[in-house]
Amino acid sequence: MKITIQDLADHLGISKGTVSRALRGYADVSASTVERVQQAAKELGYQPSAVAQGIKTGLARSVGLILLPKSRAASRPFLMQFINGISTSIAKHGYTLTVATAQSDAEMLELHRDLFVQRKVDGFILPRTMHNDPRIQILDQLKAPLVLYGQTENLTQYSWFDINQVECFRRATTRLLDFGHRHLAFLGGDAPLFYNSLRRKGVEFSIREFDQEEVQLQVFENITTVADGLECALRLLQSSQPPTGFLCALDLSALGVIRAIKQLELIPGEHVSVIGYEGIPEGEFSEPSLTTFEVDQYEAGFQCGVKLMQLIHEKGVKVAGTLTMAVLLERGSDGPVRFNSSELATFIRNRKRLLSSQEKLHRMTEKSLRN
Amino acid sequence: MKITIQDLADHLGISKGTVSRALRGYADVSASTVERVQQAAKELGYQPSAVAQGIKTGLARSVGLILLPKSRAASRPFLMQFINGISTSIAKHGYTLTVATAQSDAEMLELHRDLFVQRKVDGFILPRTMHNDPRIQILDQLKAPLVLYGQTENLTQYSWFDINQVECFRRATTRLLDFGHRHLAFLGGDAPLFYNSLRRKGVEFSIREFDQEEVQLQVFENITTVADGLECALRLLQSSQPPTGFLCALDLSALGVIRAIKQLELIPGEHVSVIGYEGIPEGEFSEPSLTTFEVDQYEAGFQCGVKLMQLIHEKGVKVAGTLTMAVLLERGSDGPVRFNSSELATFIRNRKRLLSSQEKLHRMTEKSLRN
DNA sequence: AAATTAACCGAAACCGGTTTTGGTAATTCA
DNA sequence: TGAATTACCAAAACCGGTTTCGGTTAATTT
Repeated sequence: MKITIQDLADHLGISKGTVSRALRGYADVSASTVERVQQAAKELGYQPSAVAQGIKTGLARSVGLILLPKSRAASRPFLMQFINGISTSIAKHGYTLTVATAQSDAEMLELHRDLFVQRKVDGFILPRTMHNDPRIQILDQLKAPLVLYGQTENLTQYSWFDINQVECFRRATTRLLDFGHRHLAFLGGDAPLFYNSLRRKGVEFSIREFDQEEVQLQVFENITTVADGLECALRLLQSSQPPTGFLCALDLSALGVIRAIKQLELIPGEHVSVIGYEGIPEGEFSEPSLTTFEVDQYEAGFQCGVKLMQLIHEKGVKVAGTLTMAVLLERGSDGPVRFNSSELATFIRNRKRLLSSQEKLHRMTEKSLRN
Repeated sequence: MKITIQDLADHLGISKGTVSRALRGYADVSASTVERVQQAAKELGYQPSAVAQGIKTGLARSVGLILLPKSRAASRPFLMQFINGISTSIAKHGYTLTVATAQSDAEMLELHRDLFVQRKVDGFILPRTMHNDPRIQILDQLKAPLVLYGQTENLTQYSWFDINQVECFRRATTRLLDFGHRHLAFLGGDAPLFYNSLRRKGVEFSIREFDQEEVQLQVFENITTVADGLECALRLLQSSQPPTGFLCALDLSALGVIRAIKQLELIPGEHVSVIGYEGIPEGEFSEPSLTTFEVDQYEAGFQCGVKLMQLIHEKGVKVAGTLTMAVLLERGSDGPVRFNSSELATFIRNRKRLLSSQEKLHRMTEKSLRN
């Protein structure tokens, strides 16, 4: 059923070696023979088996991407476009993407090793880089080509791609400071991941540039979901010194903060400002829409793919990192400060008291309308 | 660097054939030799090259999943768990998942063919089945094993897995009818996909069972995003005969409907009921939370993987379909009818008129509070 | 015209495994 | 004790390609 190179050679009456050389573009095959072979290959629908090719070349023509679906809330939004970018760029080299999911950290490390030792992949893309990432240690031992999406320690030895998140959060923070906010909260994401330190560092940079004395910053970590952001913000806003500006490491938590603000009958972007990061689609539909940094995940995947192809194919190529910027989407969730922290606290307390009476009024209007 | 079977054989002083037979569990190898080989393999970290194995067995030990990221809004939510399910079930057979993305329909078909003739995959899982799915035609010609996630025409020839979506939407519709709703709208999803007909059929079944005369049903298609649902519902609700119950083929559009209801200052679940389908995480955080059918995408992927493994390994295995149910999550976005369609129309008109005066009141209260 | 050189292609080796074949030594049976 | 098994393993063939080697023929060069 499946046609092999021998079938094709027999059909043409030439040796399989010549067929192979013709298709691989060797110089010592006549133009006419090349023509005939290509023609026949097309007619018979012959395509060389990647498996058989791989045994001689030592390449599987596939790259690995291993995910931990456990942390699905945090990893879900960016994945599809990222995968698309990778597979598009590596497709140019005849490569495909092997995606595997591990149920635990230990299994994830094993999977990396096994996939490479079994020659199912020629290299890896490592998203969501961690501090002292254990994946890197394992792959280094095996001399497996790898590209990081994100940064980590001892970066000069590796190829990597990342957004300049320090700069993004420096800008976001300076933006809020320029708006007059003096009580800020940074809601960090997954603590073990390297991005978290970078984003926090950006916030701290900005505050140091400004005037440390004047500014109050509260820092939190592991705020990764809408629910986390909602809960954290509710608590902070009802404290005696509520922040008037929230810097969120993740859009998801920023959406939670917006929800908390609205739950307290405050207006996001007026009474309290929120800035997120990532640019997930939900942020556009939020009310108000979320001010955030939009990351081009497709491009990120694409560039990671390009770097990995270089690493695999161009012998002795120098490793290199690339840092790009995300685009600030100035939308509705932030703006000039209206109350300072103390004023805001008072306002929230009074608002609360008023809620019940307002509700009564509301019901009455409704009733009168119906009749 | 990478250790081969020959290295292992040399190290043990035996032939590579024996090593292979020992590791593959042949009977004609002494127990002690098997022991020694396994021991040495573990010590040296030997694992056979999947590529080299594949050439003899004819199997790549990988299955293909090809995606169209173009339609990302619709395909994004379910994917990660689905992929996880597939890869977990096939991992038991030493299989991995090859994910590729196509930029167009034509490219998608090519990709299926190429991946199979190049022996990069041994079979496919086809999600998002279409009417007269062209992927199936191509793969049939190649006699490529395939499993459908979803249904289509001439289903008896294939292995497939699906949720009983007809039954889900029959139940959802009956639920709204029992709640007293008589003006319903069905917001369908992607028209070319088979699921759309099934979900619509479920709605129509239920209405026919009930009493066709009494019930008004409006049907729409290609409502696939939050924005689509928002827009469609806004239009419908402001018409002269607004539906009091919305049946949405997709949670995303249902979330848009909820947003529309709130934009008109109505209360979802009280003034207007909405039921979705899929069970995406956002539905839980919506206010009110979305009544929907929760689909276990992990399980779906897992079962598709199991079926594909059977097809590939058990020769002459019978193809078979499996139909399971999704779980109805009774949450806050639906409930007993409060107004019939005409009353609702009047209510919405009056509400609109009142908005401006209410807003003034609101501002005044706020002002007085601040002073 | 003889000697090189170039063009072209078949034959064979090779990649790293699996599987078959065949042979030797040890064991069992008559 | 000799014959027939059995247990075990080395050697070789094979899978479907790629790449090297070497030889034949045609085209150049001297």
